[in-house]
Amino acid sequence: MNEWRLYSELELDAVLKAALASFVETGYHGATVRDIARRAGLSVPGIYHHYPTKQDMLLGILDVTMADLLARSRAAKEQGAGNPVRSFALLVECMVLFHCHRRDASFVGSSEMRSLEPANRARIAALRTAQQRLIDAEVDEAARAGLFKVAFPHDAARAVATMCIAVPSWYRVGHESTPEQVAERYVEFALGLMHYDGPRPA
Amino acid sequence: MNEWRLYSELELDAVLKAALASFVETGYHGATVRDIARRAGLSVPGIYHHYPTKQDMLLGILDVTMADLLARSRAAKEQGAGNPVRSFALLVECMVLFHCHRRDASFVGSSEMRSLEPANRARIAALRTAQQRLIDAEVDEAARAGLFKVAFPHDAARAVATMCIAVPSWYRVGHESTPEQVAERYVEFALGLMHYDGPRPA
DNA sequence: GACCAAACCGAACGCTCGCTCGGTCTCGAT
DNA sequence: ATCGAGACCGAGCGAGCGTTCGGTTTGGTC
Repeated sequence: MNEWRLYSELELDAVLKAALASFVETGYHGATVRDIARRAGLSVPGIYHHYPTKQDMLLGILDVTMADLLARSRAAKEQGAGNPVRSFALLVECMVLFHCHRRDASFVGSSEMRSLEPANRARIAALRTAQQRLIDAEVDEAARAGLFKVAFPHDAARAVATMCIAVPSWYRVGHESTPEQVAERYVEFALGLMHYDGPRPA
Repeated sequence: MNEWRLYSELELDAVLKAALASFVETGYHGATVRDIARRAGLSVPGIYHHYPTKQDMLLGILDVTMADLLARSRAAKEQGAGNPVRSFALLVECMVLFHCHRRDASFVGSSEMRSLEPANRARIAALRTAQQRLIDAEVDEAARAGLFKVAFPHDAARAVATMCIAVPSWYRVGHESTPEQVAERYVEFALGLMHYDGPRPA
């Protein structure tokens, strides 16, 4: 199953699409409801008919985004079929593809966590932790099996994750490389970082 | 010379120190001049006696921070004495130490670039580019010499830089590991990522 | 003791913010 | 033909924003 590799446009309604564009450009605090309304082709009250507060727009974007990432990551991991090196490689590929194809949403997800009210932040942070644990589990297993020879596998897993999360900070649509090329290179980087010197998993 | 490894508190005046704390907590747009004044123990006009606008406070912080990082990086690179692998390792160590010890300033530097007005952003971006070129030069040389076997050295160099820049997003003072421990691990990660399998440079 | 620049402040200006009030319009169900 | 719910808007509220005005205080110089 390759469904986790396939990307069509993110399913956001017109309001959240406008809010996302505004958040990317000026950040949550810098974005104004008037600007969001203008981008959505609505009046300000028109926006409030769909979402009760600006905070709920950010929350809505992050909810959809994190659910999408987590679902794809679980599918990618499954495909590794118990081979931890292969599962790890697929997870890295999945994360990079996601952060390229869902660039704007991913960017907001990493830069605007602090703009969430505490209760909302806790909910989204839990999803992010679950995502990190998917990676940690495969790294731990590969390290225990002696396949990943890096001295601090847990720190290395975090380093790999942050490297993937940072992709939206430099990748733009129309970049010289395709998301698939970037993903393949990052898998190579990640396996090297883990000091894995076996064959490249299929 | 080890001066680039030694850290005392960042030389910011009381106003910039307060502004930095406020920017870290709520971001540039979320920070208010009244909050900065309160943290600095001044009135609002007292703040404006020292800096003409809020924008100039952000600019002042980033100027000092980037100058500090660049100076330390050049010193670290020098110490490699023409050995590109060693220079690269020292540069990674330098970046990680900096991003741990100057956590708040580094964090603002990477998250608030977009809050700078275009002219200011261009100036700071030039410093950041110079920093990246220091790393690129060593990676290129090590790759040409066949020491770094990674297929895309330029992309790998960027991946290493982003991994270091992301350190402030998870490192807190009082973390279980010291900055020196984190730096050493990251050097190991970075050399692995480059597919370097020679001896660890001194 | 007179003077001055630097350091600072209380009050408030003009503006924009997130958000709301009191409606109108559209359209499918009855 | 009527109704009602959902979708939407012009106007504007109170609050808080960055910034400024017109001062006073402080500390060093002659």
